[in-house]
Amino acid sequence: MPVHNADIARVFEDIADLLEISEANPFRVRAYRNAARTIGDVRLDLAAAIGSGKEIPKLPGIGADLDAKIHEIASTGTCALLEKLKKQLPPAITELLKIPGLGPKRVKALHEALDIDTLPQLLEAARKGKIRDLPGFGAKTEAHIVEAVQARLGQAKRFKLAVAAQYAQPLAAYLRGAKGAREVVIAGSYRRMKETVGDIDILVTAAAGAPVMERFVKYPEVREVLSKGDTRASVLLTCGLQVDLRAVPPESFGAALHYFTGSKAHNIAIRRLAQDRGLKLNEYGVFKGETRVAGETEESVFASVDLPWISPELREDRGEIEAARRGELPRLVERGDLRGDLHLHTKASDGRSSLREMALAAKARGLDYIAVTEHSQRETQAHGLDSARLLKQLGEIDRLNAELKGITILKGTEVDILEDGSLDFPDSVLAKLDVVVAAVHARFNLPRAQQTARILKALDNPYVSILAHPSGRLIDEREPYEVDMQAVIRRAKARGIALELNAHPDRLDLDDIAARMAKEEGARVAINSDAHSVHDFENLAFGVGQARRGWLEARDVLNARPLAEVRKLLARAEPAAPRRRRARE
DNA sequence: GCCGTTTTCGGCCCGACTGTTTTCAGTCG
Repeated sequence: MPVHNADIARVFEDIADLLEISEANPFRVRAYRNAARTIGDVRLDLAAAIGSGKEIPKLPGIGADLDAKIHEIASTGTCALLEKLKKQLPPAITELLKIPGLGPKRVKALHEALDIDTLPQLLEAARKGKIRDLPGFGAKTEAHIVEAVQARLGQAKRFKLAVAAQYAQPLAAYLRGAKGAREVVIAGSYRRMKETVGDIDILVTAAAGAPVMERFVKYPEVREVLSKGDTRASVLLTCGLQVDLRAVPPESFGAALHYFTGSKAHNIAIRRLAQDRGLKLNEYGVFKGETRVAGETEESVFASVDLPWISPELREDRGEIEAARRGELPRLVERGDLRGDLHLHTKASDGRSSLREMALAAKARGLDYIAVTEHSQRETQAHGLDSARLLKQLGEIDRLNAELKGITILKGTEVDILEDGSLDFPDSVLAKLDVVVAAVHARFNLPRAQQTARILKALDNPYVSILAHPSGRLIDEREPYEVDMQAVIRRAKARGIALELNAHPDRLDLDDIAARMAKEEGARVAINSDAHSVHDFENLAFGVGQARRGWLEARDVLNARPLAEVRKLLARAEPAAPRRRRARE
């Protein structure tokens, strides 16, 4: 079984959880958590690198001990420390930490006093009233535990960004009507354009917070008020989404916005910089002693630690602070940079709008060109086109191009990559097209080596121009298939093929990490809507958000280029590289 | 467990709210 970075990260998370319950040095616990996060973010496949005898680069927060443990996990899948901890504490106990209100101290107390190690045991004890009498617990805590465990066993999950937006925006508009409210901003992971959000953080500036909190908890969609003070309140909406509201005075706006935008890791890193300069940074401002020296704007907060303003999408402590210090922040791609859209469908396959409607909608949204890329014949459930229907569509495109002004329709297909890596249309058909988007739509469960070989073979087809949704994942629904993404990206780069960043909120594939890998490998990315109706062009904004999280600039994005240039790049398909005999030279 | 132009030892981000307390620990973000 290959060990992925996520597996190593999970071992470290488990160690951190178990150490925490054992009341180990909290800074040691933090070291494991930081390492887990770093490894989860790193783009190099650590186990693969170690397996091939390569040195792994120095990673921040990982010293000699953790480096040795990474090697141990890479070769064995686990590590002796974790196994030792599991003998001292039942591993399932870490589940209890996920119950809101339960931290390491209480979990330890429950384990020692009542022998509770699992969520069902916890629920049973709480229902029987056994918990209220423990020191530090009470009847209210017990009731909360019952609810929280039931919620967790039932659903409790993160919300896709696009879904969260549908609830958050009307709520923010409602709060703008609160007495004394000035700025109302949705901050948190929403502002960082994370693909899913666990909750919504809203920041309000007001001279007095109380009236805003009053209005907040009266919002018609509030199912439950979780907490409420004068400056802070949390509610659960009927849809299950938690919303945290904070109110600060107007002069604290920038500091609070920075604070509540996060990420936590970014904030900690920035605060440390402030500390180095003898400053204290909190949500109310930047302070030298008792004196506020900055905080009205985010720019002033960054300036106080000698940095330029950093875009929210970059604030993950993944190197943005170092890049800012060196003056090497990327000029992130913006929605307005997109000149075209190279993947969309019409009624001819499984779309809901006509080609004419799609073309006019794209034009109305500021695009100069689109590629119509219907499904190929294999996709029968999507009414995929066979060669005859595809060729017939080409005539319709010619007629529309002659008629419509200000928008150009390129001829394309979203052709299936079959199990053996061949394509669902013969080259003779593909040769007639401007854009060939190749996609895996079936056999997601092939072994990693086979899946990788399948996709690499498809990339060697001289007509392929874009690899669609390269990981195949559907957020919260389907895991990505097993594939060597770095090998795929490198082959795409070598062949002049763009990797799609599919902007559909359910996909956002490439994800941020893979998008950044593509950039670093020098491969081009196409931010495509995969629109199935005229409304789906709006999804491009989510794709751009993910691209920005991946540090992409306009120059990295194929469809940020003018049509003439894109045509040149698409035509310049190079012959497949001769297959190398050996892995190493 | 990590880290270092003040340090190889002694630090490690900071504040609000809740519940169980009777002044604060625990948890959360």
